[in-house]
Amino acid sequence: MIGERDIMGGLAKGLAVIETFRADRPRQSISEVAAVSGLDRATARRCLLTLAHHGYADYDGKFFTLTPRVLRLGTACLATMPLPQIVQPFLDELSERVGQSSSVSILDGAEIVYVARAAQKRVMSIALMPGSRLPAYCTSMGRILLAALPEAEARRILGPGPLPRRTARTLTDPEAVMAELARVRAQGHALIDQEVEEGLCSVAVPLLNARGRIVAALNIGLAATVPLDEMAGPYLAALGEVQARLRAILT
Amino acid sequence: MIGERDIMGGLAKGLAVIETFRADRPRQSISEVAAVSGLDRATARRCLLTLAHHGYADYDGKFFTLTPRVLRLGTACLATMPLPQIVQPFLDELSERVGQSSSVSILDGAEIVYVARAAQKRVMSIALMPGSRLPAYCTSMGRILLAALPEAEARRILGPGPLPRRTARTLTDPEAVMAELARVRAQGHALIDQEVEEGLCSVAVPLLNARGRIVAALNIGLAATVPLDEMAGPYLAALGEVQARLRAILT
DNA sequence: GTCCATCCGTGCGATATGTCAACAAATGCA
DNA sequence: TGCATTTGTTGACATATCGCACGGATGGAC
Repeated sequence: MIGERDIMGGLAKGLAVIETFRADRPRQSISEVAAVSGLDRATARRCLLTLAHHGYADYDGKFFTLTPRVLRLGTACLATMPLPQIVQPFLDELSERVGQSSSVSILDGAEIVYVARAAQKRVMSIALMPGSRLPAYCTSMGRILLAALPEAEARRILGPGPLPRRTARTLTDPEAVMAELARVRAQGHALIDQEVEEGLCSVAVPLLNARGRIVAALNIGLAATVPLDEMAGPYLAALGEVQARLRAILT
Repeated sequence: MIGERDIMGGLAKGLAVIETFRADRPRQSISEVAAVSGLDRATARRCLLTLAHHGYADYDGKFFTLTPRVLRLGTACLATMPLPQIVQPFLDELSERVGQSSSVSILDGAEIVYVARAAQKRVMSIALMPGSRLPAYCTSMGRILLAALPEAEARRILGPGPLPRRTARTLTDPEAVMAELARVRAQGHALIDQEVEEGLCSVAVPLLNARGRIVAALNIGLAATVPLDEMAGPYLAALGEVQARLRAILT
Protein backbone atom coordinates (compact mmCIF):
# COMPACT_ATOMS: atom_id res chain seq x y z
CA MET A 1 0.00 0.00 0.00
CA ILE A 2 1.03 3.63 0.24
CA GLY A 3 3.76 3.73 2.84
CA GLU A 4 5.44 6.68 4.41
CA ARG A 5 8.55 5.78 2.48
CA ASP A 6 6.91 6.84 -0.78
CA ILE A 7 6.92 10.46 0.33
CA MET A 8 9.61 12.71 -1.04
CA GLY A 9 10.58 15.12 1.66
CA GLY A 10 12.48 17.38 -0.66
CA LEU A 11 9.48 18.10 -2.83
CA ALA A 12 7.26 18.93 0.11
CA LYS A 13 9.90 21.21 1.56
CA GLY A 14 10.36 23.01 -1.73
CA LEU A 15 6.65 23.65 -2.08
CA ALA A 16 6.57 24.92 1.48
CA VAL A 17 9.37 27.30 0.57
CA ILE A 18 7.39 28.68 -2.36
CA GLU A 19 4.42 29.24 -0.09
CA THR A 20 6.48 31.31 2.31
CA PHE A 21 6.50 34.09 -0.27
CA ARG A 22 3.61 36.45 0.32
CA ALA A 23 2.64 40.02 -0.34
CA ASP A 24 4.28 41.12 2.90
CA ARG A 25 7.38 39.03 2.21
CA PRO A 26 8.10 39.40 -1.51
CA ARG A 27 11.88 39.27 -1.11
CA GLN A 28 13.39 36.86 1.36
CA SER A 29 16.85 35.86 2.45
CA ILE A 30 17.80 32.29 3.15
CA SER A 31 17.50 32.70 6.90
CA GLU A 32 14.10 34.34 6.58
CA VAL A 33 12.76 31.45 4.56
CA ALA A 34 14.29 29.00 7.00
CA ALA A 35 12.67 30.73 9.94
CA VAL A 36 9.24 30.99 8.36
CA SER A 37 9.18 27.47 6.96
CA GLY A 38 10.82 25.85 9.93
CA LEU A 39 13.47 24.27 7.73
CA ASP A 40 17.16 24.17 8.48
CA ARG A 41 19.05 27.06 6.92
CA ALA A 42 21.09 24.67 4.84
CA THR A 43 17.95 22.95 3.55
CA ALA A 44 16.18 26.19 2.79
CA ARG A 45 19.27 27.30 0.92
CA ARG A 46 19.25 24.19 -1.25
CA CYS A 47 15.56 24.58 -1.99
CA LEU A 48 16.00 28.21 -2.98
CA LEU A 49 19.06 27.53 -5.10
CA THR A 50 17.18 24.73 -6.82
CA LEU A 51 14.24 27.02 -7.52
CA ALA A 52 16.59 29.68 -8.86
CA HIS A 53 18.50 27.17 -10.95
CA HIS A 54 15.30 26.07 -12.65
CA GLY A 55 13.97 29.57 -13.25
CA TYR A 56 11.34 29.63 -10.53
CA ALA A 57 13.22 32.22 -8.51
CA ASP A 58 15.70 35.03 -8.95
CA TYR A 59 18.69 35.51 -6.69
CA ASP A 60 20.69 38.70 -6.40
CA GLY A 61 23.21 37.18 -4.03
CA LYS A 62 21.26 38.21 -0.98
CA PHE A 63 17.52 38.00 -1.59
CA PHE A 64 15.33 35.60 -3.48
CA THR A 65 12.18 36.55 -5.39
CA LEU A 66 9.74 34.35 -7.27
CA THR A 67 9.55 34.59 -11.04
CA PRO A 68 6.44 34.45 -13.27
CA ARG A 69 7.45 30.91 -14.03
CA VAL A 70 5.87 29.94 -10.73
CA LEU A 71 2.55 31.15 -12.10
CA ARG A 72 2.72 28.23 -14.49
CA LEU A 73 2.13 25.89 -11.61
CA GLY A 74 -1.09 27.57 -10.61
CA THR A 75 -2.21 28.02 -14.18
CA ALA A 76 -1.63 24.33 -14.80
CA CYS A 77 -4.17 23.71 -12.08
CA LEU A 78 -6.79 26.20 -13.29
CA ALA A 79 -6.45 24.86 -16.80
CA THR A 80 -7.30 21.35 -15.67
CA MET A 81 -10.60 22.48 -14.22
CA PRO A 82 -13.47 22.30 -16.66
CA LEU A 83 -15.57 24.48 -14.37
CA PRO A 84 -14.08 27.91 -15.20
CA GLN A 85 -14.49 27.50 -18.91
CA ILE A 86 -18.03 26.22 -18.61
CA VAL A 87 -19.28 28.96 -16.33
CA GLN A 88 -17.43 31.94 -17.83
CA PRO A 89 -19.98 32.71 -20.58
CA PHE A 90 -22.80 32.51 -18.03
CA LEU A 91 -20.92 34.85 -15.74
CA ASP A 92 -20.30 37.31 -18.55
CA GLU A 93 -23.97 37.41 -19.41
CA LEU A 94 -25.17 37.53 -15.82
CA SER A 95 -22.75 40.27 -14.93
CA GLU A 96 -23.74 42.31 -17.96
CA ARG A 97 -27.43 41.89 -17.24
CA VAL A 98 -27.41 42.92 -13.60
CA GLY A 99 -24.60 45.43 -13.98
CA GLN A 100 -22.60 43.98 -11.11
CA SER A 101 -19.57 41.74 -10.73
CA SER A 102 -20.23 38.04 -10.42
CA SER A 103 -17.94 35.17 -9.57
CA VAL A 104 -17.71 31.43 -9.09
CA SER A 105 -15.61 29.91 -6.33
CA ILE A 106 -14.82 26.62 -4.66
CA LEU A 107 -13.67 25.74 -1.16
CA ASP A 108 -10.07 24.98 -0.23
CA GLY A 109 -9.76 24.45 3.48
CA ALA A 110 -11.01 27.54 5.26
CA GLU A 111 -10.80 29.72 2.17
CA ILE A 112 -12.82 30.19 -0.96
CA VAL A 113 -10.86 30.26 -4.21
CA TYR A 114 -12.18 32.27 -7.13
CA VAL A 115 -12.10 30.14 -10.27
CA ALA A 116 -13.98 32.43 -12.63
CA ARG A 117 -15.13 36.04 -12.51
CA ALA A 118 -16.79 38.67 -14.63
CA ALA A 119 -15.98 42.07 -13.20
CA GLN A 120 -17.96 45.26 -13.55
CA LYS A 121 -16.83 48.50 -12.02
CA ARG A 122 -14.97 47.66 -8.88
CA VAL A 123 -16.53 48.19 -5.49
CA MET A 124 -14.17 46.10 -3.43
CA SER A 125 -10.89 47.52 -2.18
CA ILE A 126 -8.82 44.71 -3.64
CA ALA A 127 -8.98 43.35 -7.16
CA LEU A 128 -10.37 39.84 -7.22
CA MET A 129 -9.37 37.41 -9.92
CA PRO A 130 -9.28 33.68 -10.51
CA GLY A 131 -6.95 32.25 -7.90
CA SER A 132 -7.77 34.94 -5.37
CA ARG A 133 -8.71 33.77 -1.89
CA LEU A 134 -10.98 35.07 0.81
CA PRO A 135 -11.95 33.50 4.14
CA ALA A 136 -15.00 31.28 3.87
CA TYR A 137 -16.68 32.22 7.15
CA CYS A 138 -17.47 35.82 6.22
CA THR A 139 -18.25 35.57 2.50
CA SER A 140 -21.50 34.65 0.81
CA MET A 141 -19.93 31.95 -1.33
CA GLY A 142 -18.01 30.64 1.65
CA ARG A 143 -21.24 30.26 3.61
CA ILE A 144 -22.80 28.38 0.72
CA LEU A 145 -19.86 26.01 0.46
CA LEU A 146 -19.55 25.49 4.22
CA ALA A 147 -23.27 24.81 4.42
CA ALA A 148 -22.82 22.02 1.89
CA LEU A 149 -20.46 20.16 4.23
CA PRO A 150 -21.42 17.86 7.12
CA GLU A 151 -21.84 19.95 10.26
CA ALA A 152 -18.85 18.42 12.00
CA GLU A 153 -16.62 19.17 9.05
CA ALA A 154 -17.79 22.79 8.87
CA ARG A 155 -17.23 23.20 12.57
CA ARG A 156 -13.75 21.75 12.26
CA ILE A 157 -12.89 24.22 9.50
CA LEU A 158 -14.21 27.18 11.48
CA GLY A 159 -12.07 26.14 14.45
CA PRO A 160 -12.45 27.20 18.06
CA GLY A 161 -12.77 30.92 17.28
CA PRO A 162 -13.02 33.72 17.74
CA LEU A 163 -12.82 34.40 14.02
CA PRO A 164 -11.07 37.56 12.81
CA ARG A 165 -13.34 40.59 12.95
CA ARG A 166 -13.09 42.24 9.54
CA THR A 167 -15.86 44.80 10.05
CA ALA A 168 -18.26 45.74 12.81
CA ARG A 169 -20.78 43.28 11.37
CA THR A 170 -18.56 40.25 10.99
CA LEU A 171 -19.80 37.15 12.77
CA THR A 172 -16.84 36.10 14.90
CA ASP A 173 -18.39 33.31 16.95
CA PRO A 174 -18.16 29.94 15.14
CA GLU A 175 -21.49 28.90 16.63
CA ALA A 176 -23.14 32.02 15.24
CA VAL A 177 -21.74 31.12 11.84
CA MET A 178 -22.99 27.55 12.24
CA ALA A 179 -26.47 28.88 12.96
CA GLU A 180 -26.26 31.05 9.88
CA LEU A 181 -25.14 28.02 7.85
CA ALA A 182 -28.33 26.23 8.90
CA ARG A 183 -30.37 29.16 7.61
CA VAL A 184 -28.40 29.21 4.39
CA ARG A 185 -28.97 25.49 3.95
CA ALA A 186 -32.69 25.91 4.52
CA GLN A 187 -33.25 28.88 2.23
CA GLY A 188 -30.80 27.87 -0.50
CA HIS A 189 -28.93 31.14 -0.68
CA ALA A 190 -26.61 33.29 1.40
CA LEU A 191 -26.64 37.04 1.99
CA ILE A 192 -23.62 38.91 3.29
CA ASP A 193 -24.06 42.46 4.45
CA GLN A 194 -20.71 44.17 4.97
CA GLU A 195 -19.15 41.34 6.93
CA VAL A 196 -16.05 41.09 4.81
CA GLU A 197 -15.61 44.77 4.01
CA GLU A 198 -17.45 48.00 4.80
CA GLY A 199 -19.85 48.96 2.06
CA LEU A 200 -19.83 45.60 0.37
CA CYS A 201 -22.75 43.19 0.10
CA SER A 202 -23.02 39.90 -1.68
CA VAL A 203 -25.64 37.35 -2.69
CA ALA A 204 -24.71 33.75 -3.43
CA VAL A 205 -26.32 30.47 -4.44
CA PRO A 206 -24.85 27.00 -4.84
CA LEU A 207 -24.09 25.53 -8.25
CA LEU A 208 -25.35 21.96 -8.47
CA ASN A 209 -24.41 19.32 -10.96
CA ALA A 210 -26.86 17.01 -12.68
CA ARG A 211 -26.75 14.63 -9.70
CA GLY A 212 -27.67 17.42 -7.32
CA ARG A 213 -24.27 17.67 -5.65
CA ILE A 214 -22.92 21.14 -4.83
CA VAL A 215 -19.80 21.70 -6.93
CA ALA A 216 -19.24 25.44 -6.50
CA ALA A 217 -20.80 28.71 -5.43
CA LEU A 218 -21.99 31.60 -7.60
CA ASN A 219 -22.37 35.16 -6.37
CA ILE A 220 -23.08 38.75 -7.22
CA GLY A 221 -21.27 41.54 -5.39
CA LEU A 222 -22.99 44.82 -4.62
CA ALA A 223 -22.22 48.18 -3.12
CA ALA A 224 -24.17 48.63 0.10
CA THR A 225 -26.60 51.43 -0.70
CA VAL A 226 -30.08 50.45 0.38
CA PRO A 227 -30.72 47.64 2.90
CA LEU A 228 -29.70 44.35 1.40
CA ASP A 229 -33.03 42.60 2.07
CA GLU A 230 -34.88 45.09 -0.05
CA MET A 231 -32.82 44.68 -3.15
CA ALA A 232 -31.76 41.03 -3.00
CA GLY A 233 -34.88 39.75 -4.77
CA PRO A 234 -34.02 40.51 -8.40
CA TYR A 235 -30.45 39.36 -7.92
CA LEU A 236 -31.59 36.09 -6.39
CA ALA A 237 -33.89 35.55 -9.35
CA ALA A 238 -31.04 36.10 -11.82
CA LEU A 239 -28.75 33.82 -9.85
CA GLY A 240 -31.42 31.12 -9.68
CA GLU A 241 -31.83 31.25 -13.41
CA VAL A 242 -28.15 30.70 -14.04
CA GLN A 243 -28.11 28.01 -11.39
CA ALA A 244 -30.89 26.15 -13.16
CA ARG A 245 -29.30 26.39 -16.57
CA LEU A 246 -25.93 25.21 -15.28
CA ARG A 247 -27.40 22.31 -13.36
CA ALA A 248 -28.01 20.41 -16.57
CA ILE A 249 -24.50 21.05 -17.81
CA LEU A 250 -22.24 20.52 -14.82
CA THR A 251 -20.97 17.07 -13.99
CA MET B 1 30.25 29.01 -4.71
CA ILE B 2 27.05 27.55 -5.99
CA GLY B 3 27.87 24.00 -6.94
CA GLU B 4 25.78 21.41 -8.70
CA ARG B 5 25.55 19.57 -5.42
CA ASP B 6 23.28 22.27 -4.02
CA ILE B 7 20.52 21.29 -6.43
CA MET B 8 17.71 19.12 -5.16
CA GLY B 9 16.63 16.81 -7.93
CA GLY B 10 13.49 15.75 -6.17
CA LEU B 11 12.08 19.25 -5.99
CA ALA B 12 12.72 19.95 -9.67
CA LYS B 13 11.12 16.64 -10.62
CA GLY B 14 8.06 17.34 -8.54
CA LEU B 15 7.56 20.76 -10.12
CA ALA B 16 7.94 19.16 -13.53
CA VAL B 17 5.23 16.69 -12.57
CA ILE B 18 2.85 19.51 -11.64
CA GLU B 19 3.51 21.15 -14.99
CA THR B 20 2.56 18.00 -16.87
CA PHE B 21 -1.06 18.69 -15.94
CA ARG B 22 -2.75 20.70 -18.66
CA ALA B 23 -6.16 21.35 -20.06
CA ASP B 24 -5.85 18.36 -22.36
CA ARG B 25 -4.48 16.17 -19.58
CA PRO B 26 -6.47 17.03 -16.46
CA ARG B 27 -6.42 13.49 -15.07
CA GLN B 28 -3.29 11.41 -15.38
CA SER B 29 -2.14 8.00 -14.31
CA ILE B 30 1.32 7.33 -12.99
CA SER B 31 2.57 5.97 -16.29
CA GLU B 32 1.18 8.93 -18.20
CA VAL B 33 2.99 11.39 -16.00
CA ALA B 34 6.16 9.34 -16.26
CA ALA B 35 5.95 9.30 -20.05
CA VAL B 36 5.24 13.01 -20.39
CA SER B 37 7.82 14.15 -17.86
CA GLY B 38 10.48 11.67 -18.84
CA LEU B 39 10.80 10.50 -15.27
CA ASP B 40 10.99 6.91 -14.20
CA ARG B 41 7.61 5.46 -13.26
CA ALA B 42 8.75 4.80 -9.75
CA THR B 43 9.90 8.40 -9.39
CA ALA B 44 6.77 9.83 -10.91
CA ARG B 45 4.78 7.70 -8.53
CA ARG B 46 6.65 9.03 -5.52
CA CYS B 47 6.18 12.60 -6.71
CA LEU B 48 2.47 12.12 -7.22
CA LEU B 49 1.97 10.36 -3.90
CA THR B 50 3.87 13.15 -2.20
CA LEU B 51 1.69 15.77 -3.87
CA ALA B 52 -1.42 13.84 -2.87
CA HIS B 53 -0.19 13.35 0.69
CA HIS B 54 0.27 17.08 1.09
CA GLY B 55 -3.05 18.03 -0.46
CA TYR B 56 -1.77 19.27 -3.80
CA ALA B 57 -3.34 16.37 -5.67
CA ASP B 58 -6.23 13.94 -5.39
CA TYR B 59 -5.85 10.25 -6.08
CA ASP B 60 -8.74 7.90 -6.77
CA GLY B 61 -6.52 4.82 -6.91
CA LYS B 62 -6.00 5.19 -10.61
CA PHE B 63 -5.84 8.81 -11.69
CA PHE B 64 -4.35 11.90 -10.14
CA THR B 65 -5.83 15.39 -10.40
CA LEU B 66 -4.51 18.66 -9.05
CA THR B 67 -6.34 20.41 -6.24
CA PRO B 68 -6.97 24.14 -5.76
CA ARG B 69 -4.18 24.03 -3.23
CA VAL B 70 -1.78 24.20 -6.17
CA LEU B 71 -3.24 27.60 -7.01
CA ARG B 72 -1.67 28.82 -3.81
CA LEU B 73 1.73 28.47 -5.40
CA GLY B 74 0.85 30.71 -8.30
CA THR B 75 -1.02 33.14 -6.12
CA ALA B 76 1.98 33.38 -3.83
CA CYS B 77 3.88 34.64 -6.85
CA LEU B 78 1.31 37.15 -8.05
CA ALA B 79 0.93 38.48 -4.54
CA THR B 80 4.63 39.24 -4.33
CA MET B 81 4.48 41.47 -7.40
CA PRO B 82 3.79 45.10 -6.62
CA LEU B 83 2.98 45.75 -10.28
CA PRO B 84 -0.55 44.27 -10.45
CA GLN B 85 -1.79 46.25 -7.48
CA ILE B 86 -0.26 49.47 -8.71
CA VAL B 87 -1.63 49.30 -12.24
CA GLN B 88 -5.08 47.86 -11.51
CA PRO B 89 -6.79 51.18 -10.77
CA PHE B 90 -5.29 52.68 -13.93
CA LEU B 91 -6.51 49.71 -15.94
CA ASP B 92 -9.98 50.01 -14.48
CA GLU B 93 -10.18 53.65 -15.42
CA LEU B 94 -8.63 53.21 -18.85
CA SER B 95 -10.87 50.31 -19.69
CA GLU B 96 -13.94 52.18 -18.57
CA ARG B 97 -12.98 55.26 -20.55
CA VAL B 98 -12.32 53.58 -23.90
CA GLY B 99 -14.93 50.88 -23.44
CA GLN B 100 -12.52 48.09 -24.22
CA SER B 101 -10.55 45.50 -22.27
CA SER B 102 -7.06 46.46 -21.22
CA SER B 103 -4.29 44.42 -19.69
CA VAL B 104 -0.74 44.52 -18.36
CA SER B 105 1.67 41.68 -19.00
CA ILE B 106 5.31 40.72 -18.57
CA LEU B 107 7.54 38.34 -20.49
CA ASP B 108 8.38 34.82 -19.33
CA GLY B 109 10.48 33.06 -21.91
CA ALA B 110 8.58 33.03 -25.19
CA GLU B 111 5.27 33.84 -23.58
CA ILE B 112 3.60 36.90 -22.17
CA VAL B 113 1.96 36.47 -18.77
CA TYR B 114 -1.02 38.61 -17.89
CA VAL B 115 -0.51 40.13 -14.45
CA ALA B 116 -3.47 42.51 -14.37
CA ARG B 117 -6.55 43.02 -16.50
CA ALA B 118 -9.72 45.03 -16.65
CA ALA B 119 -12.20 43.26 -18.89
CA GLN B 120 -15.05 44.78 -20.81
CA LYS B 121 -17.37 42.67 -22.90
CA ARG B 122 -15.37 39.78 -24.22
CA VAL B 123 -14.23 39.69 -27.82
CA MET B 124 -11.61 36.99 -27.54
CA SER B 125 -12.57 33.33 -27.72
CA ILE B 126 -10.86 32.45 -24.47
CA ALA B 127 -11.17 34.24 -21.16
CA LEU B 128 -7.96 35.99 -20.24
CA MET B 129 -7.04 36.56 -16.64
CA PRO B 130 -3.98 37.22 -14.53
CA GLY B 131 -1.73 34.22 -14.98
CA SER B 132 -2.96 33.55 -18.52
CA ARG B 133 -0.31 33.11 -21.18
CA LEU B 134 -0.12 33.85 -24.87
CA PRO B 135 2.82 33.55 -27.27
CA ALA B 136 4.90 36.71 -27.42
CA TYR B 137 5.64 36.71 -31.16
CA CYS B 138 2.06 37.32 -32.30
CA THR B 139 0.70 39.61 -29.58
CA SER B 140 1.01 43.37 -29.26
CA MET B 141 2.36 43.22 -25.72
CA GLY B 142 4.71 40.41 -26.70
CA ARG B 143 6.15 42.56 -29.50
CA ILE B 144 6.67 45.41 -27.05
CA LEU B 145 8.47 43.20 -24.58
CA LEU B 146 10.58 41.42 -27.20
CA ALA B 147 11.54 44.78 -28.69
CA ALA B 148 12.89 45.79 -25.30
CA LEU B 149 15.42 42.95 -25.34
CA PRO B 150 18.81 42.91 -27.05
CA GLU B 151 18.37 41.71 -30.64
CA ALA B 152 20.29 38.49 -30.07
CA GLU B 153 18.15 37.63 -27.08
CA ALA B 154 14.92 38.26 -28.98
CA ARG B 155 16.15 36.13 -31.86
CA ARG B 156 17.06 33.33 -29.48
CA ILE B 157 13.57 33.40 -27.97
CA LEU B 158 11.90 33.35 -31.37
CA GLY B 159 13.95 30.31 -32.35
CA PRO B 160 14.63 29.03 -35.83
CA GLY B 161 11.01 29.14 -36.95
CA PRO B 162 8.70 28.77 -38.60
CA LEU B 163 6.45 30.06 -35.86
CA PRO B 164 2.97 28.56 -35.49
CA ARG B 165 0.47 30.13 -37.86
CA ARG B 166 -2.53 31.11 -35.76
CA THR B 167 -4.40 33.05 -38.45
CA ALA B 168 -3.86 33.93 -42.09
CA ARG B 169 -2.11 37.13 -41.02
CA THR B 170 0.27 35.69 -38.43
CA LEU B 171 3.92 36.48 -39.06
CA THR B 172 5.60 33.08 -39.03
CA ASP B 173 9.11 33.99 -40.12
CA PRO B 174 11.31 35.00 -37.17
CA GLU B 175 13.13 37.51 -39.36
CA ALA B 176 9.85 39.16 -40.31
CA VAL B 177 9.06 39.45 -36.62
CA MET B 178 12.51 40.88 -35.96
CA ALA B 179 11.90 43.52 -38.60
CA GLU B 180 8.58 44.33 -36.99
CA LEU B 181 10.31 44.59 -33.61
CA ALA B 182 12.61 47.25 -35.04
CA ARG B 183 9.58 49.23 -36.16
CA VAL B 184 7.95 48.79 -32.76
CA ARG B 185 11.11 49.99 -31.05
CA ALA B 186 11.27 53.03 -33.30
CA GLN B 187 7.65 54.12 -33.00
CA GLY B 188 7.15 53.20 -29.35
CA HIS B 189 4.01 51.15 -29.78
CA ALA B 190 2.84 47.90 -31.36
CA LEU B 191 -0.24 47.17 -33.42
CA ILE B 192 -1.55 43.65 -33.95
CA ASP B 193 -4.20 43.09 -36.59
CA GLN B 194 -5.73 39.64 -36.27
CA GLU B 195 -2.47 37.78 -35.93
CA VAL B 196 -3.38 35.93 -32.78
CA GLU B 197 -7.05 35.38 -33.53
CA GLU B 198 -9.46 36.25 -36.34
CA GLY B 199 -11.37 39.44 -35.63
CA LEU B 200 -9.10 40.58 -32.83
CA CYS B 201 -6.86 43.63 -32.87
CA SER B 202 -4.68 45.06 -30.17
CA VAL B 203 -2.65 48.18 -29.42
CA ALA B 204 0.18 48.15 -26.89
CA VAL B 205 2.77 50.44 -25.38
CA PRO B 206 5.60 49.76 -22.93
CA LEU B 207 5.36 50.70 -19.28
CA LEU B 208 8.53 52.40 -18.11
CA ASN B 209 9.74 52.96 -14.59
CA ALA B 210 11.22 56.18 -13.31
CA ARG B 211 14.64 55.15 -14.59
CA GLY B 212 13.28 54.61 -18.09
CA ARG B 213 13.55 50.83 -18.04
CA ILE B 214 10.70 48.82 -19.60
CA VAL B 215 9.07 46.81 -16.83
CA ALA B 216 5.86 45.63 -18.52
CA ALA B 217 3.51 46.14 -21.46
CA LEU B 218 0.06 47.72 -21.48
CA ASN B 219 -2.54 47.07 -24.12
CA ILE B 220 -6.09 47.58 -25.30
CA GLY B 221 -7.91 44.82 -27.14
CA LEU B 222 -10.37 45.61 -29.91
CA ALA B 223 -12.78 43.84 -32.19
CA ALA B 224 -11.61 44.18 -35.79
CA THR B 225 -14.29 46.31 -37.40
CA VAL B 226 -12.72 49.14 -39.34
CA PRO B 227 -9.07 49.01 -40.45
CA LEU B 228 -6.82 49.18 -37.42
CA ASP B 229 -4.72 52.12 -38.65
CA GLU B 230 -7.77 54.34 -38.83
CA MET B 231 -8.89 53.83 -35.28
CA ALA B 232 -5.65 53.32 -33.41
CA GLY B 233 -5.07 57.01 -32.79
CA PRO B 234 -7.40 57.67 -29.87
CA TYR B 235 -6.42 54.43 -28.20
CA LEU B 236 -2.74 55.25 -28.51
CA ALA B 237 -3.39 58.61 -26.93
CA ALA B 238 -5.18 57.02 -23.99
CA LEU B 239 -2.43 54.43 -23.58
CA GLY B 240 0.23 57.12 -23.71
CA GLU B 241 -1.48 59.06 -20.99
CA VAL B 242 -1.54 56.07 -18.64
CA GLN B 243 2.05 55.30 -19.58
CA ALA B 244 3.14 58.78 -18.59
CA ARG B 245 1.28 58.75 -15.30
CA LEU B 246 2.67 55.35 -14.34
CA ARG B 247 6.22 56.26 -15.26
CA ALA B 248 6.54 58.39 -12.15
CA ILE B 249 5.15 55.66 -9.93
CA LEU B 250 6.79 52.44 -11.10
CA THR B 251 10.14 51.43 -9.73
C1' DG C 1 -9.45 -19.86 -21.20
C1' DT C 2 -4.92 -18.20 -23.04
C1' DC C 3 -2.00 -14.99 -24.64
C1' DC C 4 -0.35 -10.43 -24.87
C1' DA C 5 0.16 -5.84 -23.52
C1' DT C 6 0.06 -2.49 -20.11
C1' DC C 7 0.30 -0.84 -15.68
C1' DC C 8 1.26 -0.78 -10.82
C1' DG C 9 3.81 -1.80 -6.63
C1' DT C 10 8.27 -3.24 -4.50
C1' DG C 11 13.16 -4.62 -3.30
C1' DC C 12 17.81 -3.39 -3.87
C1' DG C 13 22.37 -1.19 -4.49
C1' DA C 14 24.36 3.22 -5.61
C1' DT C 15 23.89 7.84 -5.01
C1' DA C 16 21.91 12.10 -3.55
C1' DT C 17 20.09 14.71 0.34
C1' DG C 18 18.92 16.24 5.14
C1' DT C 19 20.59 17.27 9.45
C1' DC C 20 23.79 18.94 12.48
C1' DA C 21 27.72 21.31 13.86
C1' DA C 22 31.39 24.32 13.06
C1' DC C 23 33.32 28.28 10.80
C1' DA C 24 33.69 32.76 8.36
C1' DA C 25 31.77 36.77 6.88
C1' DA C 26 28.57 40.32 7.50
C1' DT C 27 25.78 43.13 10.38
C1' DG C 28 24.12 45.70 14.28
C1' DC C 29 24.89 48.08 18.51
C1' DA C 30 27.04 50.65 22.15
C1' DT D 1 36.34 50.54 17.56
C1' DG D 2 35.11 46.28 19.87
C1' DC D 3 31.74 42.95 20.95
C1' DA D 4 27.68 40.19 20.18
C1' DT D 5 24.60 38.39 16.98
C1' DT D 6 23.01 36.98 12.74
C1' DT D 7 23.80 35.01 8.27
C1' DG D 8 25.79 32.25 4.55
C1' DT D 9 28.63 28.39 3.58
C1' DT D 10 30.97 24.04 4.13
C1' DG D 11 31.96 19.19 5.71
C1' DA D 12 30.69 14.70 7.60
C1' DC D 13 27.68 11.21 8.48
C1' DA D 14 23.21 8.89 8.66
C1' DT D 15 19.39 8.37 5.88
C1' DA D 16 16.26 9.04 2.13
C1' DT D 17 15.68 8.67 -2.71
C1' DC D 18 16.65 7.25 -7.65
C1' DG D 19 16.51 4.27 -11.24
C1' DC D 20 16.43 -0.37 -12.53
C1' DA D 21 14.55 -4.82 -12.72
C1' DC D 22 11.25 -8.08 -11.36
C1' DG D 23 6.53 -10.06 -10.20
C1' DG D 24 1.71 -9.57 -9.84
C1' DA D 25 -2.60 -7.55 -11.40
C1' DT D 26 -5.69 -6.03 -14.88
C1' DG D 27 -7.99 -5.93 -19.14
C1' DG D 28 -8.75 -6.82 -23.99
C1' DA D 29 -8.60 -9.88 -28.24
C1' DC D 30 -9.63 -14.05 -30.12
